[in-house]
Amino acid sequence: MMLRQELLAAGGETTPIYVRLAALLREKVQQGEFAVGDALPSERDIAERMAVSRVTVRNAIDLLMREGVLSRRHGSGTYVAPRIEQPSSILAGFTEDLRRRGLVAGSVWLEKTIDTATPDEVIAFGLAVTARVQRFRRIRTANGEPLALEHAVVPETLLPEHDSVTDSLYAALDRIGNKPVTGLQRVTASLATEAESGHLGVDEGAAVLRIERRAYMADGTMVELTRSAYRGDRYDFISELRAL
Amino acid sequence: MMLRQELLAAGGETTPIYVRLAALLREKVQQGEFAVGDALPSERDIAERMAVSRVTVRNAIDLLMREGVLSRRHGSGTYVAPRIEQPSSILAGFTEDLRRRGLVAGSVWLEKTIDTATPDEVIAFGLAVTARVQRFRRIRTANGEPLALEHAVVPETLLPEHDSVTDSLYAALDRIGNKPVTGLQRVTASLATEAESGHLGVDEGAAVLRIERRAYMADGTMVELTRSAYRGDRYDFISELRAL
DNA sequence: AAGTGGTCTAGACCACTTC
DNA sequence: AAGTGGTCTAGACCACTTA
Repeated sequence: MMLRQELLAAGGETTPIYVRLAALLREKVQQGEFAVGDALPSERDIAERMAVSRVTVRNAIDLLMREGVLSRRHGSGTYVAPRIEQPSSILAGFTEDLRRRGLVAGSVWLEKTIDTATPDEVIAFGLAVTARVQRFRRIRTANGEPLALEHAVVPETLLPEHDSVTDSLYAALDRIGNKPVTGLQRVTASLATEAESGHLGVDEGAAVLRIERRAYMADGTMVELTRSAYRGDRYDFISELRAL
Repeated sequence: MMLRQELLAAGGETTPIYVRLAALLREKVQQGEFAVGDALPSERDIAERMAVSRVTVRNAIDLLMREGVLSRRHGSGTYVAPRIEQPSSILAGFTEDLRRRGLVAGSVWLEKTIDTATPDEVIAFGLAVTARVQRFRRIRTANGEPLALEHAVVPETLLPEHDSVTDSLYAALDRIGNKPVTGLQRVTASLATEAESGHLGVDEGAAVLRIERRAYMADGTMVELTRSAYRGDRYDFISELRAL
């Protein structure tokens, strides 16, 4: 069953219809109403039943395809995709990364301040030495369990109000039009320090995955420098490789 | 300049217009006709000049956004995205990876055999339970110093002679036309086991970066399953990220 | 206020799969 | 032959950026 009413209820008034429709379909897949390998109703069917245009249905399905939830076969139908590990070489904040893994992201704040930039931050961002930055330090949780220690830094000029960051930094950046579009990430392995082990709930000397990320806006401006330490026993980083 | 004629010439008759338009725009960006940071003509402009609908223009731009060539800013324009140097999200074997880092790769062989596939290898490759595989186990060195412990597995059907592998597995696969073109890589952090620590020259319990790679040929056949343990103090994995 | 991208509609025809 | 996704058109209004 799928009703127009469910669609309208699925989001705020300003949420685009295709996003709401995608949310509705995603939910039905997750709840098992459409099983893996099943065909969805045809695009024309969905369009008629939900009283939207076929283009809107396609936009919704496009979204879910990019998320890896659905797959289309020309002339045949649209199917629920087998759950394949999503390469995380897409640029996503912690919140979205975890949503893709089927987990709920949370935060325990340790610091949320405006601070003068450290020397290496000045260099990384290309700032004036007197420049100030927003500093966000928190324990990131997955389904309530500590997963990572995160320290994100954004120049004050690109994110003036830190109150806007409640849970997702990327959502806040998106709202003011400073969303990053590309990034570079360096992954290393090392051992948890004493302070880290306390926050992450692991022994001192446990394996952690250290990730340093630099994210850039469309015009090449660097927006974000984030250094994180992930629990080695609970997190992996999957990336897609291509031959030249 | 941009002409309808260029568009029609850009591909075979059956090639969709939006694909041809994307190819045309990609070319202009590569040739520097649109420089990095520049705004493209507006979607309406392009649509009118090329005598196509705006939806078609958007489809073309969507394609190029997914390739990382362009990026859009709502209310502002469509821009040429900053080019980010492609780091190690390219599929390369150990030898080439190190060459790119300015190091010389070497090997200390531990095992080079034809063996029956283990159960998880049977599943991973989709082989018959009686199938045999080439098994390559070695200590990989960088400028003579131990860097990683590597265990590569290739189905015998795809690499009949193991003598052909002297130093670079990828070079050997290339010679018989079974070169991988895409791969999936999973990176985790953990601690060195006793056996590993001996081979790598580190203490037991030192941090190691574990990398599991699955590489595929153009037709989707999986060629290689390699599990490696890299010294955490000497190796990092850098990847490029892109927004959807 | 003008121009841009973001969303949406109601149709149409084509290419492909399935029966 | 019927049904599916793939492409395309010509318009419309909204949200946002820029000046």
